[in-house]
Amino acid sequence: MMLSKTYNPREVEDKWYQYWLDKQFFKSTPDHREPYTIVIPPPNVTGVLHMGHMLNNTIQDVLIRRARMRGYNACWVPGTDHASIATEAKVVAMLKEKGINKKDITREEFLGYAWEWKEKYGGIILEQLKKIGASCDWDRTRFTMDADMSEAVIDTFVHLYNKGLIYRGVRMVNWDPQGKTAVSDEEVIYKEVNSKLYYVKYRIASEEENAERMSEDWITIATTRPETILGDTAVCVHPHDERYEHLIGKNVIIPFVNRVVPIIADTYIDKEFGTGALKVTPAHDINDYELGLKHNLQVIDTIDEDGKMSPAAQFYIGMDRFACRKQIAIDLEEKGFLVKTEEIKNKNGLSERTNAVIEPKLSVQWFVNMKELAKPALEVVLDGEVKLIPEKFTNTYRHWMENCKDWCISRQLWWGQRIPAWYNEDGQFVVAKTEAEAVEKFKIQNFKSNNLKQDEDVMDTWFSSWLWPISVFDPSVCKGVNQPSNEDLAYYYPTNDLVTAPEILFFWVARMIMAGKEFRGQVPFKNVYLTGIVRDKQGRKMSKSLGNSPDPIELIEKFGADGVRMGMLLAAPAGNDLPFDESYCEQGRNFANKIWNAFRLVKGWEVTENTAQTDNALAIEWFDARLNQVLVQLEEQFEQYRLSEALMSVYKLVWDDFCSWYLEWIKPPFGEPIDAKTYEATIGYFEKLLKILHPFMPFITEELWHELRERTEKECIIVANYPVANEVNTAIIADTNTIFELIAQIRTIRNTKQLSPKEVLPLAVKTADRSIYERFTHTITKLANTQAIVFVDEKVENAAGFIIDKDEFFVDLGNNIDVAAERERMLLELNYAKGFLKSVMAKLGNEKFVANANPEVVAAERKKQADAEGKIALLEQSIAQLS
RNA sequence: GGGAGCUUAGCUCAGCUGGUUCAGAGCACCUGCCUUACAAGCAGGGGGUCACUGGUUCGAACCCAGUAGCUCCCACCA
Repeated sequence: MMLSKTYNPREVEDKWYQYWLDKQFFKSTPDHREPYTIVIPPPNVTGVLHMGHMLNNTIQDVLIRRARMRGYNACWVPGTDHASIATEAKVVAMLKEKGINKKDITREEFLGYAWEWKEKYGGIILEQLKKIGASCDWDRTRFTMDADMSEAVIDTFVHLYNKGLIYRGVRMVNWDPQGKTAVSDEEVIYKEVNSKLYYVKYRIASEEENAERMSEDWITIATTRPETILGDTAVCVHPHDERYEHLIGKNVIIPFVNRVVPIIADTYIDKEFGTGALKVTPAHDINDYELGLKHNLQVIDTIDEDGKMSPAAQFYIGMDRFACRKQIAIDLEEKGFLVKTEEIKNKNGLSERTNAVIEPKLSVQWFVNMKELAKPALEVVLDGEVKLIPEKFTNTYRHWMENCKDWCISRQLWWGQRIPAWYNEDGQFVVAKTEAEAVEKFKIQNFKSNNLKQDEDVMDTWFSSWLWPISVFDPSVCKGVNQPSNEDLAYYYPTNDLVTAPEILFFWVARMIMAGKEFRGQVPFKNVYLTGIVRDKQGRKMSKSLGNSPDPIELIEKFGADGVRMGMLLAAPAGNDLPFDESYCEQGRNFANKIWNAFRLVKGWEVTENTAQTDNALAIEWFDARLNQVLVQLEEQFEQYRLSEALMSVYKLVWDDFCSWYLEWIKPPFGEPIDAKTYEATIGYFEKLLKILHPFMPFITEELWHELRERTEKECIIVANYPVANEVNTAIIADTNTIFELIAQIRTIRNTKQLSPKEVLPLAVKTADRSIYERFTHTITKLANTQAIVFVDEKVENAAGFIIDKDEFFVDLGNNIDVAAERERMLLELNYAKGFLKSVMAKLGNEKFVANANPEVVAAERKKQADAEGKIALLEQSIAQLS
């Protein structure tokens, strides 16, 4: 049969993925086995696959495939997130292209368009996941706005509200006066701009303050927003500012409006900035708002939702805030209040959508009280019930959980679960799952219940995705604690591992833990593997706007899914950022090719029962030991989630140990058959290697698995048993290492003397114990291409030589030896050995070392001394004889 | 401003309890090879003041303190 010289991924990937699907290998239903469960971090429903997904889902697939092979009932639940902000923005943009403005259509119409959009684009990312080999149970695919998933969110809201953990409150939001909507913090872009800093003086009110008897004292504040002066309700200074200490507690008079407001003190103030005195406008600045809360200040909202001055401002009513800024500066100057202006640089928050300057604005929002929910969620991480990997994130997690503010869950959007609160005409409200229930509740409270209106806002997307690990199995249990659950939830929950990006540790991970404890009384997962962020070569985050993100699907076409998977994993230790470069995928592709060619070699052999095994038996014994050694190592590496290290271990085992050593060792001369025993063993090893490779490179391994032997329909590697480590034969490994070193030394001589690999070299050995060389004699002559070994009692004159342990080796090259160079080399080696001995003696000569160090360490040093002395003696002899 | 972390070879990173796995791996690089599985390959090789300065110790890449540079998260500059 003719096999291509290179591995061709395209021919095998789709074929096997479809095969796995057809045979339902990804499917999981509860049974007697122990479950191993992962829920996918649901990607944005309208999203397309990017490198972050690629990394994330490759890791999940490695874990799930390994678990499946190890006999667990592996269940990976896929799905998508409705992502209210992002999706709504996309739908709005799509409508705009059609010439439709969101403001001109009803909520129902808009949602119609949104669902249409979702149906059209919602499946893309999941289809892409199949291309990378993700072995999800697709029958379990979930969407956070599936009817029952949404119902769970509503139930959750009602439950928490009834428990007193959800409340309505005033909060400062980022108001976009152009879009006339609140935007999230993530949608505000801070941009440095040149601004003017206005120094304005306020008159200090006299003691028995009245307008007639004006004091002549002033305090000067500095502001970039003089138009908000009309809403000032205090002036604030630092409590230890000598310039102002005497003024604390007095009052000042706000220009124009002549409002009398207090001078308060707070350490929030930066004494160095401006004059060290701050005007406080609680309605239009987030910090001022906090100050207002702390010091009980009046809140005067002077700017309306269009960004124009409101009636409460008293002056400039209806004027745009920026026009007002210019005008008030002129007027302040005219009236003598303006001291000076300065040019400064500061940051402006701009709306990502409209580019309008964000106006901090107070509004009524819904909140979740985090105190009670955070406490158990912190405890389970601190006591290790939930493990964060890498561990360093525990500190960050703790800091956040101890200081977390209440969670604002209302969003001024339409795409999402609508807040189940109903209002009557008087502004009274109840929270209820349905309108009918709301009517009942109004009646109980004796409120008017006609003409009820539901709250216009929807809930934060995280308020649905925090239920994900529960609701994908049983959405009906989110009404409260200890609800009876279905079989799935009982079996799969808590899940095992969660794989996600550290950026959403707080947004999502922490909240899932809270929800898990609140609604199930149990954590949602045992381990959280936090991946790094995929960056480009220059260390920049990959982003659409930069255009620096390669398309994973294109990469797969170029390097094969296995190659890209391997490329992602190679350089991605947990929690470390991954500066991505295509060359990693190239390395992955090359590796796939290497495996392919090893297969071609083995497959091409003719097998015979009539040939003796010679020292192939040694090769088998050795490789078996190495394999066991690596299996033990893999166990540890997976235990610690060191996936890139695990992959590297397998990589080296396959490339170096199996291909470079083992196969070369047993490879029959061209045209000759291989003995059946060795062949069988080799196929067995190949199978084991494919198995441990399979979680990383699912496609090529499945392909070769079937090429290696005849299999029945369901005998696939995806469900084969993962190899178990046996006891490691360390003796054979040690002996073989000596032989390998010997071979390498001969190859080095060959290389430095520029001799062809085809030239057969003589080899003489001076040793006290011939047994090992006799045992490996075939191995040596074959792999180093030497004549039969000659044992000598005397040094071979004028031969190239080297020393391993106490044994001396000679390669007689006839005239082809440069005595001077040889001497030079030996002198160098001698020098090194002497230096080494010196450092060892320094240690041993140190009484404190001998007295304090562990006995084993001292013994080890003594052995070093003996070895070094032996080597020095040998070298000196050799040098003396080289003349 | 608050918090967390990083700095080891050209690049990406290991180095776990201070001492033979102590200075490592992969890639890149250099030299020689189209050797009958693979040039996407084979064989060999070079390369590091472990950021800097002190301290603890018989002994420090590792522990402690300080300095410099970098990254991330949160809060944001009136």
